[in-house]
Amino acid sequence: MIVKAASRGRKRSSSATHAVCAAALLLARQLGPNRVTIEGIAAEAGVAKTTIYRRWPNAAAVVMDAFLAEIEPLIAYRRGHSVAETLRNALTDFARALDPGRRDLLRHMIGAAQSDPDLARAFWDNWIRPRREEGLAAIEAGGLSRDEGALLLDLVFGAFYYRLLIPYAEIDDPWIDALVRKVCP
Amino acid sequence: MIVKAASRGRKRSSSATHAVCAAALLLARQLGPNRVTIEGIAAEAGVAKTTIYRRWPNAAAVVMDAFLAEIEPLIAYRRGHSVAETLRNALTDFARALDPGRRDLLRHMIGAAQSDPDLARAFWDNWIRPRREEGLAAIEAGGLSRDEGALLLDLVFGAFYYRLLIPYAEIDDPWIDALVRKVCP
Amino acid sequence: MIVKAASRGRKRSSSATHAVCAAALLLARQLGPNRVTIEGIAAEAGVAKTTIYRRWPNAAAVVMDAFLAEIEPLIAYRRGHSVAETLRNALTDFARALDPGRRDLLRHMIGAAQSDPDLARAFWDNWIRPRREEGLAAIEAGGLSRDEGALLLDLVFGAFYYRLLIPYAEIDDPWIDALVRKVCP
Amino acid sequence: MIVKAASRGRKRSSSATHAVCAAALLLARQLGPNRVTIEGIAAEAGVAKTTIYRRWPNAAAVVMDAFLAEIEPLIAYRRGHSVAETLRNALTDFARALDPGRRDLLRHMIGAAQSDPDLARAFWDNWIRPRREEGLAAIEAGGLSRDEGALLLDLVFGAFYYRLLIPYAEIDDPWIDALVRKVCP
DNA sequence: CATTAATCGAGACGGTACGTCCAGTCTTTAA
DNA sequence: TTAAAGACTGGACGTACCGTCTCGATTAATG
Repeated sequence: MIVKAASRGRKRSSSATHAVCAAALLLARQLGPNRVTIEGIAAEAGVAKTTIYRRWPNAAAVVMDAFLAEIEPLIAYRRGHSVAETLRNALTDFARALDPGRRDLLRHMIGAAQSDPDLARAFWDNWIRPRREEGLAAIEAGGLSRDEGALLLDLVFGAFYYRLLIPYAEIDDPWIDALVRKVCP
Repeated sequence: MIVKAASRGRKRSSSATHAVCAAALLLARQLGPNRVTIEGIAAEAGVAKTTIYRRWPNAAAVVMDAFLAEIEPLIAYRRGHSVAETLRNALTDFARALDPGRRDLLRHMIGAAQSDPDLARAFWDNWIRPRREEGLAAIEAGGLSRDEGALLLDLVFGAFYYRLLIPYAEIDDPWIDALVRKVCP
Repeated sequence: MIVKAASRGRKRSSSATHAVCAAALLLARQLGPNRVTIEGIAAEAGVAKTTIYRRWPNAAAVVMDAFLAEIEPLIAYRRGHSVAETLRNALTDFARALDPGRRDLLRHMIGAAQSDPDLARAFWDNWIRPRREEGLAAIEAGGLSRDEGALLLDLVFGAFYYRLLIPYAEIDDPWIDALVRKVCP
Repeated sequence: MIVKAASRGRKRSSSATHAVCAAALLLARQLGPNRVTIEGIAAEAGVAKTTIYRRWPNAAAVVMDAFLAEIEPLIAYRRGHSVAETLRNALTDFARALDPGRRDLLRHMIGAAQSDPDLARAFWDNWIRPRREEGLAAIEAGGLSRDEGALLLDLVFGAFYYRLLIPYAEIDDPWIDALVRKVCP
């Protein structure tokens, strides 16, 4: 998370924090993620701008936090009988979790991270890395080496994000299946 | 390209167009691509804002045009004796063309395209698609089907862009080699 | 005046200027002069903030300009048969021109000038000095020396402003009469 | 003074009070009196904002208190052999007590009082009135009526403050001398 | 001697306004 | 018509302070 911390003095209002995150998500869906502004969030959440700036550095960080909090619980690795099955599960579960709104949000988060190192770091630490670690563990449990696993993940998740960001075609089950079969002979 | 056209009356000053592109690239390198503004370009290029708006819809489009004009000639497919060699050539040439400045620029263009459909279209039409077509042709010449080729490109270029955007690790020759060997047995 | 000037490009809208001054005076009367803000003026005048900032450096300068434009025509020296009569005329005319609203405005302008040199200069150049020059000329026409005239003006206008700023008592005709008789024997 | 009082419970820390006044004066000199803020004083004095608000209503009041406490002891009426001499003493002593820093402070206090009735009252009660009473007493002791004395004080102190606030010229001994001679024939 | 009321520091809170940047449009003069 | 110059409306920025409000910790007189 990006939220800053504090200790002495008056406690931070957690209701304000929640209101801000909720407002950020709402606006991201309503207006598109790149039209979310601090002033808009503040108005929607019934909170002062300063209260937001005290916790997050900019609007994209708020949206990132809200997005991560929302999506994190939705995805968990379902290990299969084989490495191929585990990969297939991960990809299809991921694809299903991404309704169009979340898909836009995710595309935008990655986009914003390209010009904001803090955001990039947050994204990597809170989204990519933990899922990658889980994936590597699952693959190692299937009997492959860690390097081999990294290569597999690069290939299939690379292709997945590629289609996510440069949308020349759909992400569907047959395509996922072909991907997995190609790299797990 | 994104540049709009015109015909009657005074001819458009092509020196102005070039000055604008040069200024856009300069500012993109100096300030980072996302801090390039129309006003900044206008001032740097010694040109009026209206002159820019007459040609491009927004600052990102200028940078995109300038970037594509700069990078396009740098990359051409070198076909090899086999599909694997062709892929390897394409990836290593690409990696070499991306000095850190251009790499940032490219990352940022992709990022910006995530929240600007026009930009996304321009990027797809002028950068991704032609290169993809070239790649497919090369693979078909190597005896594989078009669908098979599409899958190969998704996998290796997916992985490539994945590492480009989410930079947990370097893009180097051994890694490229491992990628290609994995998908071209 | 404090308004800045320009020449090439689009002409400055004089209707905007007038609307801003009118709004400034209105708000100064409604809320008290020190609660006039740029944002308030902009809203009241139906004008963008930038349009105001392009012409004036801050809210006090707008109010100053508006105040001077309003009050300047109201006061003109009426020369009398004697120096004493001229002074008395000047003071009573001044007192009558200051309805409570304008009196507050004047007090506030002087107050604000104490912590803003530009404002002080504008006040001196556009209000105090021209009136002082007129007064000196009238007194010289009455046969006194310039130095003598300066001393007279210091004394009677000093007393006048003193009572204006530190309001322990009223400014009325008998008091003015006593002042003048004291210094013009 | 403006300081509020209290009785039961923990005693107010007088060291805090002093620290606040000292900080207020320091900042008034360093930044100019109108840029003194409660937050600035609190930080400079190492004191919580609430501690200041418990005693004073706003920043100007703190500065006023600090200023009065500093300047009050510096000026005491020196009665002369004549009314003229007494006036001359008062004016020259006053002029001498006003080094440039204090002069700015005094100008600013008067300025601030123009848009803050409480401040105006405090200024009048603690600075102007006591000194005026002393002056009237001295003049009465010289054999003049109270009304006559009031007129004299209006004239000479009026002129004095006039030059203080609208600084077109210096306040020096010859000018003071001329003033006094003009009104005390 | 415990209670209790006031004070202290720290700092979060809802607000207002600031002055700036930039967007995209419009107007003016010159070429 | 296009170009440059620059004014226009407007949205949002991030900051500075305001005055108020919790907090938990002291500090003293009172019961």
